[in-house]
Amino acid sequence: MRYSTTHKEQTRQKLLESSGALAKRGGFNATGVAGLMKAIGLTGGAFYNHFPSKDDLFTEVVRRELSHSPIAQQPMTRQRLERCLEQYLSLAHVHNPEGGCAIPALGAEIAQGPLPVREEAEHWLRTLQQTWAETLEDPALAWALISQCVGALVIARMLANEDSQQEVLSASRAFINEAVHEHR
Amino acid sequence: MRYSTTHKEQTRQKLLESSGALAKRGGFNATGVAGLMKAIGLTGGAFYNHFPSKDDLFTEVVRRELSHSPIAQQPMTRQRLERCLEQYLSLAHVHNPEGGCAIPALGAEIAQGPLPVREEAEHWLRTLQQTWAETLEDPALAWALISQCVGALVIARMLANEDSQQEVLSASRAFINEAVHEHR
DNA sequence: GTCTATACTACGATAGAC
DNA sequence: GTCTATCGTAGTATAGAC
Repeated sequence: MRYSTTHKEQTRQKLLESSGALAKRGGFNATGVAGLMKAIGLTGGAFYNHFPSKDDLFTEVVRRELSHSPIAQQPMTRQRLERCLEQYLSLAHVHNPEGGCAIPALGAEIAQGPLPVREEAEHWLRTLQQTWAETLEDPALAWALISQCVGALVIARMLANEDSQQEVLSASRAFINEAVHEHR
Repeated sequence: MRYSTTHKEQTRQKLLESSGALAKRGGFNATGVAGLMKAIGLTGGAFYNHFPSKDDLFTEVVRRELSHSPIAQQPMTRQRLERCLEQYLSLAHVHNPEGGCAIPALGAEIAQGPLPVREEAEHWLRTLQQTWAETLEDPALAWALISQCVGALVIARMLANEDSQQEVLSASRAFINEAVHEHR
Protein backbone atom coordinates (compact mmCIF):
# COMPACT_ATOMS: atom_id res chain seq x y z
CA MET A 1 0.00 0.00 0.00
CA ARG A 2 1.10 3.55 -0.74
CA TYR A 3 0.23 4.76 2.76
CA SER A 4 1.42 2.93 5.87
CA THR A 5 -0.93 1.86 8.63
CA THR A 6 0.77 4.27 11.01
CA HIS A 7 0.10 7.11 8.56
CA LYS A 8 -3.64 6.51 8.80
CA GLU A 9 -3.42 6.49 12.57
CA GLN A 10 -1.41 9.71 12.54
CA THR A 11 -3.97 11.37 10.28
CA ARG A 12 -6.74 10.23 12.59
CA GLN A 13 -5.00 11.65 15.62
CA LYS A 14 -4.25 14.95 13.87
CA LEU A 15 -7.90 15.15 12.85
CA LEU A 16 -9.10 14.48 16.38
CA GLU A 17 -6.79 17.09 17.90
CA SER A 18 -7.49 19.73 15.25
CA SER A 19 -11.24 19.14 15.29
CA GLY A 20 -11.28 19.45 19.06
CA ALA A 21 -9.59 22.84 18.87
CA LEU A 22 -11.88 24.09 16.10
CA ALA A 23 -14.97 22.85 17.94
CA LYS A 24 -13.91 24.53 21.18
CA ARG A 25 -13.35 27.83 19.35
CA GLY A 26 -16.40 28.01 17.09
CA GLY A 27 -18.69 25.17 18.10
CA PHE A 28 -18.74 21.64 16.69
CA ASN A 29 -21.94 22.06 14.67
CA ALA A 30 -20.72 25.37 13.27
CA THR A 31 -17.73 23.76 11.51
CA GLY A 32 -18.27 21.62 8.43
CA VAL A 33 -16.47 18.40 7.57
CA ALA A 34 -14.61 20.16 4.74
CA GLY A 35 -13.34 22.81 7.17
CA LEU A 36 -12.20 20.22 9.69
CA MET A 37 -10.25 18.36 7.01
CA LYS A 38 -8.81 21.51 5.45
CA ALA A 39 -7.36 22.41 8.87
CA ILE A 40 -5.09 19.35 8.64
CA GLY A 41 -4.30 19.91 4.96
CA LEU A 42 -6.76 17.43 3.46
CA THR A 43 -10.01 17.70 1.52
CA GLY A 44 -13.49 16.82 2.69
CA GLY A 45 -13.81 13.61 0.72
CA ALA A 46 -11.06 11.90 2.70
CA PHE A 47 -12.97 12.30 5.96
CA TYR A 48 -15.02 9.12 5.59
CA ASN A 49 -11.93 6.93 5.47
CA HIS A 50 -11.51 7.79 9.15
CA PHE A 51 -15.01 8.17 10.59
CA PRO A 52 -18.36 6.81 9.40
CA SER A 53 -20.14 10.08 10.20
CA LYS A 54 -19.64 13.50 11.74
CA ASP A 55 -21.52 12.35 14.83
CA ASP A 56 -18.97 9.58 15.36
CA LEU A 57 -16.18 12.12 15.12
CA PHE A 58 -17.91 14.17 17.81
CA THR A 59 -18.02 11.19 20.15
CA GLU A 60 -14.30 10.54 19.63
CA VAL A 61 -13.46 14.23 20.04
CA VAL A 62 -15.34 14.31 23.35
CA ARG A 63 -13.51 11.17 24.51
CA ARG A 64 -10.14 12.59 23.57
CA GLU A 65 -10.79 16.05 25.04
CA LEU A 66 -12.14 14.81 28.35
CA SER A 67 -9.60 12.02 28.83
CA HIS A 68 -6.56 14.12 27.85
CA SER A 69 -7.63 17.06 30.02
CA PRO A 70 -4.82 18.33 32.27
CA ILE A 71 -7.28 18.59 35.15
CA ALA A 72 -7.83 14.83 34.97
CA GLN A 73 -4.22 13.72 35.31
CA GLN A 74 -3.18 11.46 38.12
CA PRO A 75 -1.72 11.44 40.69
CA MET A 76 -3.47 14.60 41.86
CA THR A 77 -2.02 15.95 45.06
CA ARG A 78 -3.73 18.79 46.89
CA GLN A 79 -0.96 21.19 45.88
CA ARG A 80 -1.18 20.16 42.22
CA LEU A 81 -4.95 20.55 42.28
CA GLU A 82 -4.63 24.10 43.59
CA ARG A 83 -2.14 24.95 40.85
CA CYS A 84 -4.55 23.49 38.26
CA LEU A 85 -7.37 25.66 39.57
CA GLU A 86 -5.22 28.79 39.28
CA GLN A 87 -4.47 28.05 35.64
CA TYR A 88 -8.04 27.08 34.90
CA LEU A 89 -9.44 30.30 36.35
CA SER A 90 -7.11 32.59 34.39
CA LEU A 91 -7.63 35.20 31.67
CA ALA A 92 -5.28 33.16 29.48
CA HIS A 93 -7.72 30.25 29.63
CA VAL A 94 -10.71 32.52 29.00
CA HIS A 95 -9.09 33.89 25.85
CA ASN A 96 -7.81 30.55 24.60
CA PRO A 97 -10.84 28.26 24.29
CA GLU A 98 -9.27 26.19 21.49
CA GLY A 99 -6.39 25.18 23.75
CA GLY A 100 -8.42 24.92 26.93
CA CYS A 101 -10.95 22.71 28.64
CA ALA A 102 -13.73 21.27 26.48
CA ILE A 103 -16.42 21.39 29.15
CA PRO A 104 -17.23 25.13 29.17
CA ALA A 105 -16.88 25.32 25.38
CA LEU A 106 -18.77 22.15 24.39
CA GLY A 107 -20.85 21.37 27.47
CA ALA A 108 -24.14 22.58 25.99
CA GLU A 109 -23.52 20.83 22.67
CA ILE A 110 -22.65 17.61 24.47
CA ALA A 111 -25.85 17.90 26.50
CA GLN A 112 -27.85 18.33 23.27
CA GLY A 113 -25.90 15.61 21.47
CA PRO A 114 -26.75 11.96 20.81
CA LEU A 115 -26.67 9.40 23.63
CA PRO A 116 -23.20 7.92 22.84
CA VAL A 117 -21.72 11.38 23.34
CA ARG A 118 -23.40 11.90 26.71
CA GLU A 119 -22.34 8.45 27.86
CA GLU A 120 -18.76 9.22 26.94
CA ALA A 121 -19.02 12.51 28.83
CA GLU A 122 -20.53 10.84 31.88
CA HIS A 123 -17.72 8.30 32.07
CA TRP A 124 -14.95 10.91 32.06
CA LEU A 125 -16.75 13.39 34.29
CA ARG A 126 -17.19 10.67 36.89
CA THR A 127 -13.50 9.76 36.55
CA LEU A 128 -12.53 13.39 37.06
CA GLN A 129 -14.84 13.76 40.03
CA GLN A 130 -13.48 10.63 41.69
CA THR A 131 -9.90 11.80 41.23
CA TRP A 132 -10.66 15.13 42.85
CA ALA A 133 -12.76 13.47 45.55
CA GLU A 134 -9.79 11.34 46.64
CA THR A 135 -7.54 14.38 46.80
CA LEU A 136 -10.07 16.50 48.67
CA GLU A 137 -11.47 13.59 50.69
CA ASP A 138 -14.95 14.90 49.90
CA PRO A 139 -16.96 13.65 46.87
CA ALA A 140 -19.56 16.41 47.04
CA LEU A 141 -16.92 19.13 47.26
CA ALA A 142 -15.34 17.70 44.11
CA TRP A 143 -18.58 18.12 42.13
CA ALA A 144 -19.01 21.63 43.52
CA LEU A 145 -15.50 22.71 42.54
CA ILE A 146 -15.87 21.31 39.03
CA SER A 147 -19.16 23.19 38.67
CA GLN A 148 -17.57 26.36 40.02
CA CYS A 149 -14.71 26.25 37.52
CA VAL A 150 -16.90 25.49 34.52
CA GLY A 151 -19.48 28.12 35.42
CA ALA A 152 -16.88 30.82 35.95
CA LEU A 153 -15.38 30.18 32.54
CA VAL A 154 -18.75 30.20 30.79
CA ILE A 155 -19.71 33.48 32.45
CA ALA A 156 -16.33 35.12 31.85
CA ARG A 157 -16.41 34.22 28.15
CA MET A 158 -19.88 35.72 27.77
CA LEU A 159 -18.60 39.11 28.96
CA ALA A 160 -17.30 41.70 26.49
CA ASN A 161 -15.09 43.58 28.94
CA GLU A 162 -11.83 42.10 30.18
CA ASP A 163 -12.05 43.78 33.58
CA SER A 164 -15.42 42.14 34.13
CA GLN A 165 -13.95 38.77 33.14
CA GLN A 166 -11.16 39.18 35.67
CA GLU A 167 -13.73 40.11 38.31
CA VAL A 168 -15.56 36.82 37.79
CA LEU A 169 -12.36 34.77 37.83
CA SER A 170 -11.07 36.42 41.01
CA ALA A 171 -14.39 35.98 42.78
CA SER A 172 -14.48 32.33 41.82
CA ARG A 173 -10.86 31.73 42.95
CA ALA A 174 -11.49 33.42 46.29
CA PHE A 175 -14.68 31.43 46.79
CA ILE A 176 -12.90 28.16 46.09
CA ASN A 177 -9.88 28.95 48.25
CA GLU A 178 -12.07 29.83 51.20
CA ALA A 179 -14.02 26.60 50.90
CA VAL A 180 -11.03 24.34 50.35
CA HIS A 181 -8.90 25.82 53.14
CA GLU A 182 -11.78 25.74 55.55
CA HIS A 183 -12.37 22.09 54.72
CA ARG A 184 -8.70 21.19 55.23
CA MET B 1 -53.83 47.92 6.36
CA ARG B 2 -54.96 44.30 6.60
CA TYR B 3 -52.86 43.64 9.71
CA SER B 4 -52.92 45.99 12.70
CA THR B 5 -49.77 47.43 14.22
CA THR B 6 -50.40 45.49 17.42
CA HIS B 7 -50.54 42.28 15.41
CA LYS B 8 -47.00 42.80 14.14
CA GLU B 9 -45.80 43.48 17.66
CA GLN B 10 -47.56 40.33 18.90
CA THR B 11 -45.96 38.25 16.15
CA ARG B 12 -42.57 39.70 17.05
CA GLN B 13 -43.02 38.83 20.72
CA LYS B 14 -44.25 35.32 19.92
CA LEU B 15 -41.23 34.84 17.67
CA LEU B 16 -38.83 36.04 20.37
CA GLU B 17 -40.33 33.79 23.02
CA SER B 18 -40.57 30.73 20.77
CA SER B 19 -37.10 31.21 19.32
CA GLY B 20 -35.62 31.51 22.81
CA ALA B 21 -37.16 28.20 23.82
CA LEU B 22 -36.04 26.44 20.63
CA ALA B 23 -32.53 27.86 20.97
CA LYS B 24 -32.26 26.75 24.59
CA ARG B 25 -33.35 23.24 23.65
CA GLY B 26 -31.36 22.58 20.49
CA GLY B 27 -28.95 25.49 20.10
CA PHE B 28 -29.55 28.74 18.22
CA ASN B 29 -27.32 27.89 15.25
CA ALA B 30 -28.87 24.44 14.97
CA THR B 31 -32.32 25.81 14.20
CA GLY B 32 -33.03 27.40 10.83
CA VAL B 33 -35.10 30.50 10.18
CA ALA B 34 -37.84 28.38 8.59
CA GLY B 35 -38.02 26.20 11.70
CA LEU B 36 -38.23 29.21 14.01
CA MET B 37 -41.10 30.67 11.97
CA LYS B 38 -42.90 27.35 11.59
CA ALA B 39 -42.95 27.06 15.39
CA ILE B 40 -45.24 30.10 15.53
CA GLY B 41 -47.32 28.99 12.55
CA LEU B 42 -45.66 31.09 9.85
CA THR B 43 -43.33 30.43 6.92
CA GLY B 44 -39.69 31.38 6.55
CA GLY B 45 -40.22 34.22 4.13
CA ALA B 46 -42.12 36.31 6.67
CA PHE B 47 -39.16 36.38 9.03
CA TYR B 48 -37.50 39.41 7.44
CA ASN B 49 -40.49 41.63 8.11
CA HIS B 50 -39.50 41.38 11.78
CA PHE B 51 -35.72 41.15 11.88
CA PRO B 52 -33.09 42.24 9.34
CA SER B 53 -31.03 39.08 9.92
CA LYS B 54 -30.81 35.97 12.05
CA ASP B 55 -27.94 37.54 13.99
CA ASP B 56 -30.21 40.43 14.98
CA LEU B 57 -32.80 37.96 16.21
CA PHE B 58 -30.13 36.30 18.36
CA THR B 59 -29.26 39.64 19.97
CA GLU B 60 -32.92 40.29 20.78
CA VAL B 61 -33.42 36.75 22.06
CA VAL B 62 -30.45 37.14 24.39
CA ARG B 63 -31.81 40.48 25.63
CA ARG B 64 -35.24 39.03 26.26
CA GLU B 65 -33.98 35.85 27.91
CA LEU B 66 -31.53 37.57 30.23
CA SER B 67 -33.80 40.48 31.16
CA HIS B 68 -36.90 38.34 31.75
CA SER B 69 -35.01 35.77 33.82
CA PRO B 70 -36.72 34.99 37.14
CA ILE B 71 -33.34 35.12 38.88
CA ALA B 72 -33.03 38.79 37.88
CA GLN B 73 -36.30 40.05 39.37
CA GLN B 74 -36.29 42.77 41.96
CA PRO B 75 -36.66 43.27 44.84
CA MET B 76 -34.50 40.28 45.77
CA THR B 77 -34.60 39.52 49.46
CA ARG B 78 -32.25 36.98 50.95
CA GLN B 79 -35.09 34.51 51.45
CA ARG B 80 -36.29 34.92 47.86
CA LEU B 81 -32.77 34.42 46.57
CA GLU B 82 -32.47 31.16 48.46
CA ARG B 83 -35.76 29.94 47.01
CA CYS B 84 -34.55 30.88 43.53
CA LEU B 85 -31.38 28.86 44.02
CA GLU B 86 -33.39 25.81 45.06
CA GLN B 87 -35.48 25.96 41.89
CA TYR B 88 -32.47 26.69 39.73
CA LEU B 89 -30.54 23.70 41.05
CA SER B 90 -33.36 21.19 40.52
CA LEU B 91 -33.81 18.15 38.27
CA ALA B 92 -36.86 19.89 36.82
CA HIS B 93 -34.65 22.70 35.56
CA VAL B 94 -32.03 20.27 34.24
CA HIS B 95 -34.68 18.45 32.19
CA ASN B 96 -36.43 21.59 31.00
CA PRO B 97 -33.81 23.69 29.20
CA GLU B 98 -36.37 25.34 26.89
CA GLY B 99 -38.24 26.79 29.86
CA GLY B 100 -35.18 27.49 31.98
CA CYS B 101 -32.26 29.86 32.22
CA ALA B 102 -30.54 30.84 28.98
CA ILE B 103 -27.03 31.08 30.43
CA PRO B 104 -26.17 27.37 30.74
CA ALA B 105 -27.89 26.58 27.44
CA LEU B 106 -26.63 29.48 25.32
CA GLY B 107 -23.55 30.70 27.21
CA ALA B 108 -21.03 29.15 24.83
CA GLU B 109 -22.90 30.33 21.74
CA ILE B 110 -23.14 33.85 23.19
CA ALA B 111 -19.40 33.79 23.89
CA GLN B 112 -18.75 32.77 20.27
CA GLY B 113 -21.30 35.21 18.90
CA PRO B 114 -20.88 38.69 17.39
CA LEU B 115 -20.00 41.67 19.58
CA PRO B 116 -23.53 43.11 19.94
CA VAL B 117 -24.62 39.83 21.49
CA ARG B 118 -21.79 39.82 24.02
CA GLU B 119 -22.45 43.45 24.92
CA GLU B 120 -26.09 42.65 25.54
CA ALA B 121 -25.05 39.71 27.70
CA GLU B 122 -22.55 41.79 29.65
CA HIS B 123 -25.16 44.42 30.46
CA TRP B 124 -27.65 41.94 31.90
CA LEU B 125 -25.08 39.80 33.69
CA ARG B 126 -23.77 42.90 35.44
CA THR B 127 -27.35 43.84 36.37
CA LEU B 128 -27.94 40.38 37.80
CA GLN B 129 -24.67 40.45 39.71
CA GLN B 130 -25.41 43.86 41.21
CA THR B 131 -28.86 42.73 42.32
CA TRP B 132 -27.45 39.69 44.06
CA ALA B 133 -24.54 41.70 45.46
CA GLU B 134 -26.95 44.06 47.22
CA THR B 135 -28.88 41.19 48.71
CA LEU B 136 -25.75 39.32 49.82
CA GLU B 137 -23.80 42.49 50.66
CA ASP B 138 -20.83 40.95 48.83
CA PRO B 139 -20.16 41.62 45.09
CA ALA B 140 -17.58 38.84 44.73
CA LEU B 141 -19.85 36.29 46.38
CA ALA B 142 -22.55 37.23 43.86
CA TRP B 143 -20.28 36.40 40.90
CA ALA B 144 -19.22 33.16 42.59
CA LEU B 145 -22.80 32.01 43.18
CA ILE B 146 -23.84 32.82 39.62
CA SER B 147 -20.87 30.80 38.35
CA GLN B 148 -21.66 27.92 40.68
CA CYS B 149 -25.28 27.71 39.50
CA VAL B 150 -24.43 27.90 35.80
CA GLY B 151 -21.63 25.37 36.09
CA ALA B 152 -23.75 22.88 37.99
CA LEU B 153 -26.45 23.01 35.34
CA VAL B 154 -23.98 22.60 32.47
CA ILE B 155 -22.37 19.60 34.16
CA ALA B 156 -25.67 18.00 35.14
CA ARG B 157 -27.02 18.27 31.60
CA MET B 158 -23.91 16.62 30.18
CA LEU B 159 -24.54 13.52 32.30
CA ALA B 160 -26.57 10.60 30.95
CA ASN B 161 -27.65 9.21 34.33
CA GLU B 162 -30.25 10.97 36.46
CA ASP B 163 -28.71 9.86 39.74
CA SER B 164 -25.44 11.47 38.71
CA GLN B 165 -27.29 14.66 37.81
CA GLN B 166 -28.91 14.76 41.24
CA GLU B 167 -25.51 14.20 42.84
CA VAL B 168 -24.12 17.30 41.16
CA LEU B 169 -27.14 19.43 42.05
CA SER B 170 -27.08 18.36 45.69
CA ALA B 171 -23.36 18.99 45.99
CA SER B 172 -23.79 22.44 44.50
CA ARG B 173 -26.71 23.31 46.77
CA ALA B 174 -24.80 22.19 49.86
CA PHE B 175 -21.72 24.13 48.78
CA ILE B 176 -23.76 27.31 48.28
CA ASN B 177 -25.73 26.98 51.52
CA GLU B 178 -22.58 26.53 53.54
CA ALA B 179 -20.97 29.60 52.00
CA VAL B 180 -24.02 31.83 52.25
CA HIS B 181 -24.91 30.90 55.82
CA GLU B 182 -21.33 31.31 56.94
CA HIS B 183 -21.20 34.75 55.34
CA ARG B 184 -24.41 35.86 57.05
C1' DG C 1 -5.48 7.17 1.59
C1' DT C 2 -6.62 11.10 -0.73
C1' DC C 3 -8.38 13.40 -4.54
C1' DT C 4 -12.21 15.54 -7.55
C1' DA C 5 -16.85 15.52 -8.74
C1' DT C 6 -21.35 15.14 -7.45
C1' DA C 7 -26.06 14.08 -5.35
C1' DC C 8 -28.99 15.71 -2.04
C1' DT C 9 -30.44 18.56 1.54
C1' DA C 10 -30.64 22.65 4.20
C1' DC C 11 -29.26 27.20 5.12
C1' DG C 12 -29.79 32.61 5.06
C1' DA C 13 -31.73 35.91 2.43
C1' DT C 14 -34.49 38.31 -1.40
C1' DA C 15 -38.42 39.25 -4.92
C1' DG C 16 -42.91 39.68 -6.08
C1' DA C 17 -47.87 38.06 -5.72
C1' DC C 18 -51.71 38.65 -2.62
C1' DG D 1 -47.83 40.89 6.93
C1' DT D 2 -47.46 36.63 4.98
C1' DC D 3 -47.10 33.71 1.23
C1' DT D 4 -44.55 31.00 -2.55
C1' DA D 5 -40.65 30.72 -5.36
C1' DT D 6 -35.98 31.23 -5.92
C1' DC D 7 -30.93 32.47 -5.73
C1' DG D 8 -26.46 31.42 -3.95
C1' DT D 9 -24.02 29.08 -0.65
C1' DA D 10 -22.68 25.41 2.41
C1' DG D 11 -23.83 21.31 4.73
C1' DT D 12 -23.32 15.68 4.99
C1' DA D 13 -22.28 11.95 2.52
C1' DT D 14 -21.06 8.94 -1.61
C1' DA D 15 -18.68 7.32 -6.14
C1' DG D 16 -14.88 6.56 -8.78
C1' DA D 17 -10.14 8.03 -10.52
C1' DC D 18 -5.38 7.73 -8.97
